[in-house]
Amino acid sequence: MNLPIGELSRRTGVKVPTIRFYEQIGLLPSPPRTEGNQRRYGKPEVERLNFIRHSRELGFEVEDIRELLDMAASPQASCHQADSIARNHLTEIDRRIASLTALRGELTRMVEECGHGRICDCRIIEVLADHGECVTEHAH
Amino acid sequence: MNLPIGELSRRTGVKVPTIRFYEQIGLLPSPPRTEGNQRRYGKPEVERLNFIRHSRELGFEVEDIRELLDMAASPQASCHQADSIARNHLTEIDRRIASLTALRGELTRMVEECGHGRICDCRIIEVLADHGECVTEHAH
DNA sequence: TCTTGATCCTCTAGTGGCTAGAGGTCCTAG
DNA sequence: CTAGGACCTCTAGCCACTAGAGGATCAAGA
Repeated sequence: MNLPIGELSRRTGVKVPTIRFYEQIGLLPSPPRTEGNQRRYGKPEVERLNFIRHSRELGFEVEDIRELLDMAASPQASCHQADSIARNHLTEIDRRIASLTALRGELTRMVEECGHGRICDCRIIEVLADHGECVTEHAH
Repeated sequence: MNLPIGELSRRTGVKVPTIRFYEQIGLLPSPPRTEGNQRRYGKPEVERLNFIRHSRELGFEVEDIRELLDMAASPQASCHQADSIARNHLTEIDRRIASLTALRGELTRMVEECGHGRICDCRIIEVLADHGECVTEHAH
């Protein structure tokens, strides 16, 4: 367990420059280096990076992840805060799904109505030009 | 119809700095100016900007919009290209919805399993730390 | 031991789509 | 003629990376 950055990358699915970026913004602690100044990682880093990656995949922002990591590091505290981060996030996800679904409907209609003729008859262009007011506010 | 930028903004719902930004990246042509160097817009700009806004609301990227605008400007051409831009976009939307739905499931489970006790019992941290491999690739 | 080439290093700049702010000019109503 | 709101340009910042230059290091084979 004395992994160079490329191996850490392979094991976690996080790209090498991204790992260095996470270190730079303080999400991942600076690891020890070899004599030749290369980073060497251990098991805790693999786990932490997996946590980060998974959180990102779930759509958490870096600031959220920072909070979650801090909480994880102090198991005395109540998990009420983690719970509320997740709940807020859930609400946001629902909003996004709803918005994307509405959008999907509109796009589908557009595509289906496209007669594959000339632009002047094309519903896609028409819809985009005309519907000045009819779409609800957009996600994120 | 000799609108200052603020009035164009009010009529289209696009913020003033954003209008200037669109001009800068060539999405909106540079309008004529007053003697005092202030922009004055006409009806075509209102329409073009509405087209842009609506397209953005539907999630099209600026490059897509550029193409769509070019197509709209040549009504002789076939709308095959517009169709394919819209279809690609639809595919992407579907991917995002699927990913968000999966994510929603996992978050819901996390929140439900959280016993509101101490962090050490809190599944939120655990789930995010452990499930290294179980989420499919993430949207854009 | 030497060489090769893959991997590593730092640093800067770019991405998309805006948004914010500084510091100044113009326009219009009273 | 003046006040203050709207306008101007310019630069920098946001988020979460990504790309590339230009060079150093490491490990395996000859």
